[in-house]
Amino acid sequence: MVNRAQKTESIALWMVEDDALFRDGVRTLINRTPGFFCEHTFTNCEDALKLLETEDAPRILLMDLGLPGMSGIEGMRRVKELSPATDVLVLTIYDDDERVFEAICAGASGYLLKNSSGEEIVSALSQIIQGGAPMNAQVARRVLDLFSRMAGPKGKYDLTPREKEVLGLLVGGLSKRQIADKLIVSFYTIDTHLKNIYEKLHVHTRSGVVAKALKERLI
Amino acid sequence: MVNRAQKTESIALWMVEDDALFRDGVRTLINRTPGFFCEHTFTNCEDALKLLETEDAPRILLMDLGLPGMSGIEGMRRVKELSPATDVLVLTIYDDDERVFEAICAGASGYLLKNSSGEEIVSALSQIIQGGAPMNAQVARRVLDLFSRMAGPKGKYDLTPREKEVLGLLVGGLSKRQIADKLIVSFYTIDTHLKNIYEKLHVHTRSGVVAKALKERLI
DNA sequence: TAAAGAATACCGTGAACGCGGTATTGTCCG
DNA sequence: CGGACAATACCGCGTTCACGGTATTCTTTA
Repeated sequence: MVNRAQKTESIALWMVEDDALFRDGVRTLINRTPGFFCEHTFTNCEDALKLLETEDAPRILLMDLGLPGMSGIEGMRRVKELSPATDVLVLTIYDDDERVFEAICAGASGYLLKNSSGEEIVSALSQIIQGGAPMNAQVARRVLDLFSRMAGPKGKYDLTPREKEVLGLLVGGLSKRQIADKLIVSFYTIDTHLKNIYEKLHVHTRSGVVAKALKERLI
Repeated sequence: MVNRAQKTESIALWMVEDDALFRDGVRTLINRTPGFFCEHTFTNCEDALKLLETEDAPRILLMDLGLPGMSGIEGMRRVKELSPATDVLVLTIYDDDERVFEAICAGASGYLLKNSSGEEIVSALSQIIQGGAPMNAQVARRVLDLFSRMAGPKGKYDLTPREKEVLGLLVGGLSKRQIADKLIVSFYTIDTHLKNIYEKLHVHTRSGVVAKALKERLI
């Protein structure tokens, strides 16, 4: 059990983890660490969410991903909805692109693998409190790769400044007429610009332009 | 100087860094570390790129960002073009969104701040060799935030499965006729679906739909 | 100075779109 | 059982688009 002094001065953690062995190991580790205490543990997200309705949210939530019932990702999403200030530290065996991506999008503040040492886990908690995002280096590499792939190849099509301007308005949803009015030029001028843009981007429709511009961040 | 044994067995690093004090400090640190040696140092990207034309690329490149002449980001881009296998470790004082974002998109394999300890730098080199991406925890948090912001708010418009299907084809650039043919339904059916999609997304044009779908990742 | 590129402007035609209607069928849920 | 919703289908009208031309003016660059 946890004494009163710890409760008032220490940082509260909750943990969702279905593996009893791992759960108890981490709880013991945390409760031996000054400044932190493990307030509740759960074997599934549903129970944690239920308690969140009546109790104050913890500062940090340790979250497994492979869980019975609601997935850790979905659980994280709901927790962050109810308590955006809670930092969720993912602690899992999975490090595939899909899971890492989803976890980050769901608002994870860190991502450790279960092969992490006790030291690493404790250090991760401090880093989270300091506004950092502790990540397994392999996971971090995945994140960077995903990121740069997502940011894409930023195609180079040698659009002129004016063409980029027109492109921007096009993506904004304006018609040729509206673009012409906004730039105070003739309708026909915009028509010509569009023809040139289409040719440069190798597309034949407005939607094609918009898709390409957004996918390749041309604007 | 570096002896032959080190040269053949150790991992070669190059460094671009205009601050002489910091440069020499890190070089000494690396050359004292078994398994690594600092083969060349440069005060600007141009010199490094020139040498890259005639010499083998290093396994790791330590790159400053605030440099005279070509920026570290641009330099990194060019290095990665010439030698994609080279891992670039950014070592800088800047940790703003813009710079972090650009560095990742340019293909950085790690991002440390200059207040890192010697230990951290050396450990980062090992992590890079092991396929990890060493990152300052603050920077990592920035990356996660950027990432999840970029992934966006994933708007909820209650599109039906069929509507999502049509939306996908629409974004792919197909006309109503083509979508109808592909889904083996009447042109009019697609016309109706489109009307409903327009209403749900509050847009009035194909381009508007494409823009919204891509920006909010509806597909 | 000549060539190249950027920005501007005009026209006509056939195709595609946006949107106002209306209507039938099937399924799921209260 | 009956309403809600999804998916299907049809029609017409006015607007907008895509694209084929051609052409002038002004920089920039070779």
